[in-house]
Amino acid sequence: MHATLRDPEPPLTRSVEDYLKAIYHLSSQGGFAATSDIATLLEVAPPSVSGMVKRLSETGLIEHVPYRGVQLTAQGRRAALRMIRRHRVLEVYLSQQLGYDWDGVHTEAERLEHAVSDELIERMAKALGDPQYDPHGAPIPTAAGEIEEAELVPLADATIGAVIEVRQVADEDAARLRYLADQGLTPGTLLMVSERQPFNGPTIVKLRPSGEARVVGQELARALWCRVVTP
Amino acid sequence: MHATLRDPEPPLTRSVEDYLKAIYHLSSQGGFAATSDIATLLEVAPPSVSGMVKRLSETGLIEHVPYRGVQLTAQGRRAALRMIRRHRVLEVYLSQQLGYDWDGVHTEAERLEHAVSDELIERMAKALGDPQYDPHGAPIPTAAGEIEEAELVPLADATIGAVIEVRQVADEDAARLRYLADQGLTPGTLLMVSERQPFNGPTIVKLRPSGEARVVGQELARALWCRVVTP
DNA sequence: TATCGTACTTAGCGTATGCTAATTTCACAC
DNA sequence: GTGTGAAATTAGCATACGCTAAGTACGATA
Repeated sequence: MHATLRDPEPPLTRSVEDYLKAIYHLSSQGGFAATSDIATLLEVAPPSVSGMVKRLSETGLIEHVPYRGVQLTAQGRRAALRMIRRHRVLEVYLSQQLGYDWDGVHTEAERLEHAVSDELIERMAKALGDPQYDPHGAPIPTAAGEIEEAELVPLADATIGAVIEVRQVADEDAARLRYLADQGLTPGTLLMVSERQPFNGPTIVKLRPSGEARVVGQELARALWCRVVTP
Repeated sequence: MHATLRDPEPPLTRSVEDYLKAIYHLSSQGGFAATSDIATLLEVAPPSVSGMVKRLSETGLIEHVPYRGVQLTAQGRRAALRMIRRHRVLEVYLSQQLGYDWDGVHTEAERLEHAVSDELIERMAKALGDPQYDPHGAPIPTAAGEIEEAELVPLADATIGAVIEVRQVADEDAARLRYLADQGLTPGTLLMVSERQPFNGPTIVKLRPSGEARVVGQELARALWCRVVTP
């Protein structure tokens, strides 16, 4: 019997929760999250990250390979997914029940996710009919900690001629989200990739079914993750 | 021009907010809140209170008379009322919109009140039609910081023969709140005070209009604040 | 292979908040 | 007026988490 099974795990602090979420996001693709990337994401100095990394690996929430980076342990991943579920359920709730804009939910959810009880999250989820996706199209982990892993490509990499569905917007900047909403580029939208300018130029897409054209600059096209419908 | 008018007041910490609320409650009747009472209410050791009291009076949120106690300054009172508004709006929201019991809202609101934005509170209040009282009957301060000051007496002190209205339940213990709800002794209920046993014995009341009798022990009768309708 | 710059870590420090143990003050009883 | 006990405060310490400045390691490039 391991100690971890017996110990009544102390509640995580707000900071710890933020670090775990950041590490989850940074290591979801590749293997390791780099100290400096964590520092950038959380807007703290790199030495602060080194300090927290030491504490987190002592508590068994992450695995640290010095000078390489960190990865979540199973326990850390569970905790991170719990935070992500909270965040995304809150986002859906705020936008559907309290009239928040698509672009305004993030900041509010960011602070609430540390304070709500599991019970409240489940009540909100139930009131919403157990939503699968947040307002930006990101999948919501289940209460049991499972998350849909979709095969998505940034619009910037989609092949010309393909029909794709906007699935997820990897951006927290409210102004950009508002712009995308204005352009009609929200999760669920079907597009045909019509052309791409050279030298990292914009991608031109046609909305389905209206056929209206949209020119999407490289930066935004990197943040727009899509599911390929017809290659 | 005072510094306080220029300084972009730093956000208060969670602890500070809790102290201010505690001091507000303890000094609402008499003048000063005693160190030991604050310590008991917040479940911290008395020296911790002394330390915080020093910081709070340095920031101008409270007035400290050594060995006497503390009082809120105008600024501190504003901050406390803001927290109380948050707490009570949250309680109403949780009970009306998310199915929380009369007795279960307190704990959840206690943690959320530190995390929500003013905007969210106002959206919730609006969605509820700007409620005046929380589920325990306590008045909700306005966004501007005004609060209804009612003339209330504990049921234990009400005169025999008087007709009174249960107005507010000063108790955070869920089991007792549940019991009171079972007995039908919730805010708004009209009662006739029918008799009181000697030696701090129970008060016997008759519910209006049904006329059913209820025997209320001294402890509960101290927590049941009432408005006198007919003396 | 040597070096050099970037990234990372360590050292040392500050603040907020809690604690226990020791000391001081006050108010009331005699 | 004096003593005494409860209440309050001060002293000294611990932890979490942030910072800057200084040192170390690794990998790319000459």
